[in-house]
Amino acid sequence: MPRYQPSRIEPKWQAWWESHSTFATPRLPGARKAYVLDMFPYPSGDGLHVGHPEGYTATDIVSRFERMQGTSVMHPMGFDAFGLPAEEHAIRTGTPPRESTQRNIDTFRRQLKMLGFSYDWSRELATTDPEYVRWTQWIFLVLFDTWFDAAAQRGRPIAELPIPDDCLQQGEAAVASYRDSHRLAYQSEAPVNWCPALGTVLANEEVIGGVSERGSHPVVRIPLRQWMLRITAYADRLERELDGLNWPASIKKLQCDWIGRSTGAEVDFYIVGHGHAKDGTSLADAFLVWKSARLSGGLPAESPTDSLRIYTTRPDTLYGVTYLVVAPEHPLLEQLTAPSKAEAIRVYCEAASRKSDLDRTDLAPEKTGVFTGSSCIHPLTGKPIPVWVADYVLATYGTGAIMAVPAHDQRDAEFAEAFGLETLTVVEPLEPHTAVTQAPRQPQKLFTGHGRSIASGPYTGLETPLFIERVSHDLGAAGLGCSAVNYKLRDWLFSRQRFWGEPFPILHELDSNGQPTGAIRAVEASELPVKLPELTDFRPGGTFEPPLCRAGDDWLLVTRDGKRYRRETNTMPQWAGSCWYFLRFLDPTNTQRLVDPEVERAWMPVDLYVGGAEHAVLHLLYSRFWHKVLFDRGHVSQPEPFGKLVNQGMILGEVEFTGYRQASGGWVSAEQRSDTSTPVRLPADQVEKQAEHFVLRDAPRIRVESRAHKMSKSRGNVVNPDQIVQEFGADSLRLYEMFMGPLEATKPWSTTGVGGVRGFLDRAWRLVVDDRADAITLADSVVDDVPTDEQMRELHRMIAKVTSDIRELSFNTAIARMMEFVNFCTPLERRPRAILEPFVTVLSPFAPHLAEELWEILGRPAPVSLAAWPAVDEQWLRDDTLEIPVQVQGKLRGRVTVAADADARTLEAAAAADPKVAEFLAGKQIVKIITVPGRLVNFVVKG
RNA sequence: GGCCGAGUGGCGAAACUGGCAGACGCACGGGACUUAAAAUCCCGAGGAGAGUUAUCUCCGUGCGGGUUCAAGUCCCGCCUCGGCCA
Repeated sequence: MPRYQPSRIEPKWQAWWESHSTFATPRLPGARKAYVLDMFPYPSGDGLHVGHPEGYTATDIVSRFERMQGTSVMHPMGFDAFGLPAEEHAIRTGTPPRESTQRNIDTFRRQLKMLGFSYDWSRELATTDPEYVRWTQWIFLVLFDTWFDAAAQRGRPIAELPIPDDCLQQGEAAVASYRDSHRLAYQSEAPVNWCPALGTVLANEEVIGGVSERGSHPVVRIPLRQWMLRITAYADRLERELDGLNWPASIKKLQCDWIGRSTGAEVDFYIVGHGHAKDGTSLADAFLVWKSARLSGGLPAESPTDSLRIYTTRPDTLYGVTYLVVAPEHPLLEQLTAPSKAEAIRVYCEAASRKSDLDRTDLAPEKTGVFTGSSCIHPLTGKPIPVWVADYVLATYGTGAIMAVPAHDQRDAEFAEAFGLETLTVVEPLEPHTAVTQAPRQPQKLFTGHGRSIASGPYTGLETPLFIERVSHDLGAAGLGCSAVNYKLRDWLFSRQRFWGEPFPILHELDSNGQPTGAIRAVEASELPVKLPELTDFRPGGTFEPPLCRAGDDWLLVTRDGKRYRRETNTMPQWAGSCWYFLRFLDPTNTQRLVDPEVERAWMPVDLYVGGAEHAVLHLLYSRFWHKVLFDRGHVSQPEPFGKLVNQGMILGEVEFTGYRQASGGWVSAEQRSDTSTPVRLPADQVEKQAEHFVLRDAPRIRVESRAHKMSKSRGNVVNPDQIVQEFGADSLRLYEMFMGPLEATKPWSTTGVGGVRGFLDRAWRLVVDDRADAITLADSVVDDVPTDEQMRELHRMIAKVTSDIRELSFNTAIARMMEFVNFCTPLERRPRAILEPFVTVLSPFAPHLAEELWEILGRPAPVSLAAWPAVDEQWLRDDTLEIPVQVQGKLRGRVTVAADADARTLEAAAAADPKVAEFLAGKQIVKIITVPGRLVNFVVKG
């Protein structure tokens, strides 16, 4: 019985493609190229998830379609294989991470091949390959060798960095240190998120609600020497250059918000020393002296110690300042602290150091803070303003100090409320509600919008934008402040204290006692890669010492040019490898360069990049940053790596019905459940739909929750692709994932739905194959007849629709159209080859194994995967006659069949002649006739 | 709390720049084939009502308004769910 047997034909064609290198990509593309890229997976121990093949099938369809159109297609796959999960697993089981990673990659590769994706496997790479690590480290050296020229807005070689004269005079060490402080990759001693359980620091975005994203372990803030990447230098370009990209607007907006550009002003407030009166000058005189020095000298570039520099986005509220706040980590805090407050402030700062930024800035909890005992003089009013320390101000944002305007800022208002501080209203809405003038004035009322200023000295009456412009200008002229731009984006914390990552190609110089001198040097590019040492114990240290510290001296210590060095023992974060993998795919075996410039120019940028929205911000931002640096330094030809980006939606588990039982055992309606109700999963035959909701069949008053949940091991609703392939075949899995709904949508899984598309493939099989014969033979119904006009119309309409749908990534409707075509062909007793063969070619990107098999059975030379895509013949898309709906008063009352090119008059006449329409028009006065030729007729009547 | 997205049959969904709502599929019901079942093939189906049948009428795209000859689609105001950020 030659039924359709995926388990037989799928491995057969996978082997065929492999042995014939069907999908090998040439080094350089021909006339048209398409670089179609998936976000490469992290090869977890659980193997492929049904979410993976969703995006992969979409790109595979596009790749196969483009190839059949004669386009040169780059469609590679690889593995993002460094990272914490493998390492955690390694620690638990005692297997070296390289071994378990290799096993996981093997599983992933097997599963991906099982699905028949047309990757050029000769380009496969893993970020953990030493040859790949070599170039990741090489790019790090480029970052290390680059400074950002703000005036030119681009990265330049560090050798071109202008060195100030005073620095030159201090000698070589000073120059080296100056350079080090301007590199895009630099070291910094900064408060970081230290996770004791994981034994590493984490980036801000890896800490969620005070615990680690991975494993939910507590995180504390401690200062540690770390490697940072100066991504903030590129903030402006990363924001601006989003413009030209064909990305979803929502993703662009996410990136913009993440970069968080804001404009405002920096303003200096003169500090009143607490031991001030000592030298006899009065405060007022001292302030005037300071002011005149500023008028002549201008605003110092670096924040001086005699004044407190604040950043505000609303300089128009300067006259509403009632106190200043510095972050607990602010460098001037000690100077500002009055002796009587010292102990309270020390305690406060210590408590703050244990909180995450999120805990500190979250709007919900009570504001905390301590008065420093000091004041500063308002630069415009000359009035003393008290200075507080509070943890709702972050040291890393702006200048780490703010001016508080409780009348016009939410957080300031809460703080002022908590500590009974004064509130001054200086902005009024442009259109004050008339009712308000009647009622007593409410100066306490918070107004955060733009408006017109009041009680603001010479600026009174100005609208917000103009005020900002004027006051920024005036402050600048007086040397008291300047316009400033700020970003929420911070520099990228780039080092981890873990084993399973790329080692930094950096050496720390040692003095004769074996102590670091502070001088660093890069490993020569020719010596790369710096390989990970063989360690038997790769657990995190328990101290702040990374595991690489336990490497032997033969790894750790090196001598260069007669000097002794110790290797950097931090490793790079998982993001590193994924920042540039799309470049390496183009030239994966190049030993001389990261990528041959000729090849890079020919293939880049990526034409279609498909992946999950969870990478909307970080991966895409980091990749763009690296790419821009490589671009500035002349290593790549494009400023942006990814032209078109699409996010596939999440696949949820099967829809579940959940009822809730009370503690007493009785059912409780879903909307009335409480924390004490226990969820009970119900089979579908125990529930029914009643109006808007599902209810229990036996107790219709009890509502039941109906919802699909995210797939998770704990919920037990994870669908395993291996099982689906075993039961239905890879083509069915591919087709089902595309048929579920739009690519971008979140969709619930349904295994019976897979059976549905399998039925379609079975019918397609039977169009061609005699399923009652003993051997595989062409069905008798397949004949060499010339197709009828109707058959040609069906065929060409189907091809046209599938073609345009693939271009729009609208795979679900393309499949529906192919189903209609098969439904059309099934009852035919004589099925012309001339319509079956084009159908098989069109089917092949979706169900490639079945298509190859049918192609072979039809007697055509393999592979159909490289056959020409059938051309659409326009003549079959045109209709001779059309059925046009006729409406009266906008309601459908009849249909008339007219010539396709009938003009409005003919159409109206035909419509009015329709008996049913005439009935509705009888006795009415026709006011107007709306006619859209080829579309509809609508009679507007009266009476 | 902010931003983004989505609400259409029992279910997944379709509907191009406003123009026949529900294509296609699942589940369901009926029939053919069969000793029987499976498989396969054919037919039916948004809801309500009227009628002997053909058929006809009304209602219907989360809710309330609006624009328009015409609204799932556009505008205003809400509700619910999901995602991301805080």
